[in-house]
Amino acid sequence: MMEQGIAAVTLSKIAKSADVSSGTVYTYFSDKDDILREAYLDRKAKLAEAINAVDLSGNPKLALEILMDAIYHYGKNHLDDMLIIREFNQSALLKQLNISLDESYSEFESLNQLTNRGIEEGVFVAGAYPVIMSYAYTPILEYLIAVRNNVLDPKKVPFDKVKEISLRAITK
Amino acid sequence: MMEQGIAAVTLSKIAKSADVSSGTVYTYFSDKDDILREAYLDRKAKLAEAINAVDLSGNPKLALEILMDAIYHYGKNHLDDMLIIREFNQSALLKQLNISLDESYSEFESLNQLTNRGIEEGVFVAGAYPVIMSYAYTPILEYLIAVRNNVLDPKKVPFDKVKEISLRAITK
Amino acid sequence: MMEQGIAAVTLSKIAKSADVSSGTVYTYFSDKDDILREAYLDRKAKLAEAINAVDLSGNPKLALEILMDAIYHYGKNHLDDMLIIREFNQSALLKQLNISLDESYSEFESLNQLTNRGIEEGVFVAGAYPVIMSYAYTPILEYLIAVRNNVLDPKKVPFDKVKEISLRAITK
Amino acid sequence: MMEQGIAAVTLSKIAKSADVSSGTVYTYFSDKDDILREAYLDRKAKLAEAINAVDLSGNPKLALEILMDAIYHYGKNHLDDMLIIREFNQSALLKQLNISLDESYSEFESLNQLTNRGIEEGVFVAGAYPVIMSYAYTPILEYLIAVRNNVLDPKKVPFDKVKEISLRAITK
DNA sequence: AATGAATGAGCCTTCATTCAT
DNA sequence: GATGAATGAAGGCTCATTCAT
Repeated sequence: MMEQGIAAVTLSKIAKSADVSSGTVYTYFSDKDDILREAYLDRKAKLAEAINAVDLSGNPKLALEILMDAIYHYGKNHLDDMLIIREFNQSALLKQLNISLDESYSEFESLNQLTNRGIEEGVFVAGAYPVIMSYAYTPILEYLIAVRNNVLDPKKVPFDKVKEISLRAITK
Repeated sequence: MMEQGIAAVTLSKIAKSADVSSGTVYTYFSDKDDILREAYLDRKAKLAEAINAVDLSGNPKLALEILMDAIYHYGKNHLDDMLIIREFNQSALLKQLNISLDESYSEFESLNQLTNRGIEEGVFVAGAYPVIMSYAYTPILEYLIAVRNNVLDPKKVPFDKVKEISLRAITK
Repeated sequence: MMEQGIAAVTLSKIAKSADVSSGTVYTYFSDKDDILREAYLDRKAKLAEAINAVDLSGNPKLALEILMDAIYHYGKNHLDDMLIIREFNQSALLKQLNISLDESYSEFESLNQLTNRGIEEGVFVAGAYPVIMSYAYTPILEYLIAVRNNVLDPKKVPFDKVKEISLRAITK
Repeated sequence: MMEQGIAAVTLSKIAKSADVSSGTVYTYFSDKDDILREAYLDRKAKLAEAINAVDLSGNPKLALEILMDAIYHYGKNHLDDMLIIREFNQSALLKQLNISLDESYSEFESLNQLTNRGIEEGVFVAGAYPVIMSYAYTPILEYLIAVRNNVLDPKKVPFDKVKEISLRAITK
């Protein structure tokens, strides 16, 4: 998936990389779509798990910082997963795989709740609620990609800088 | 492309939707890849044109606002184009179509320049330069999508709100 | 035809190399097969003309020598034509082009007649009549090819050597 | 191949005549070119085997006779193979199939060696060496074709006649 | 008479899926 | 359960041929 994109994924490649015959795959999955769906949901579940492990009960501002840290640390080890999740979310695959959009963004449930609470408590900027996530999640991804591609030196620009910008955006 | 994703694009579908035989397509394009490339570059050129038409010479903060407005207004009429551009940029297609990454992000050239100038003049936050775009462009896209999907009422949350948040993020 | 074989000949290539549109070709030829047929018959007619220009009325042995000379000299200037004629003769194209085998070997009519006369006069070896041509024609072709490919130095092995061998074969 | 020429060979025809689906062919061959290559090399290997089985160590003149006999007997049972080999050798296919010319004429290796030896021992006519094969191999093919087409009665003109002529040509 | 865009049959090839072993 | 040969629909592409201009 990472090297050539999701579209290049082939059942026989999957079987080969799993050291299994192509027929065997059908013992565990009903479909090629089923495999993709599971692959996607599995990655998303792991990301969600990492995100949801964080305790977000305290001060919203602080909680957001902790959450962004969690996402950042997860991405340092699983950037590919995050990129694949994004590719799925933005392609027409979810529709084809019969995955509802609700389900598709479920990993950000806690982020949503935190956002809601922050708005209620008057700490976060009100209004553009569904857009807020794009200030808190996407920049992390872009930061990680930039670092990986060597267009950003993490020593000169630590991740804290990103958090700072995002917080300034979201906080009242 | 919009309905079923770029991967589902088929030459015979193209031909049929153009009310033309499959062979005719090859009078105008050398390849299926050629069609995709042209479709992508054409959309990007139009987006770039809309973006570059804006005069960004004045105060960086004001210029950024004007630029975001331009992008927003373009997106209101051509959201599909922008989504397709995003899908291309994030899939493995660019590599396959022999489109350099430089070329691929060229539509944001003026945004980059503005960002640079803003940083130099001490108006924009320094440091996370490659990430800044994700604060100025992605939120617009997310706002437009949210409005289209009826999860955001533009009367209650006008686009100015998004600009305000982005500006707060980027401005010192 | 020479560079990539008869199979690679395409109507549009023909049209292009004739500086004419593909449609125009159909004003002069009814078919692609018609073009091939004409191309073949034309080359064969020219070869036949060169062969038949020779006076074969005298002593059969001497006449054969003169004939081989004529073929050799023709081949020095038109080896490609001879190779194409051979490719046609040995492929299934003649059948497809509705060219009878009789017609196909007509260029060797005078050679046949000479052979017959030589046998009657008791100068040529009797018997394997249809095979005799392969002793008088094929070696010339092979000689010309070998010289062209630089595997035979014509200064060391003049064409007379080939004639000598062929004559020894055919003459009693 | 025999009925309509190599150019008319189609993957679906191959599959149909093998009572197999088109996809199955690709389990055993990587390519259509691969099929043609294998078909050609296989036929050539068998012809070479038949030729190389002959003991050519004795008197060159006698050895040549034995060799021609071997080729003749092989051709009686496999004339089609020999014709296909010839069609390959003279078409542009070898280049396309990435078969070197060296490899392509390897079946005549023993004939070449015999020729060399015969020349060294002063038994065969020197000089036109690359052409000699056309006196020893081509006539056999032409004889077999003539017999098959009923333009030559093998009872009236036995193969020995051909050998006799060829030997007279090649022998000093 | 010339043009060349348009046509569509037919080619090679890939790949998800099935099923006898 | 596992295997992998077999299947065949579907895709991209070529090219001889037609026909409005």
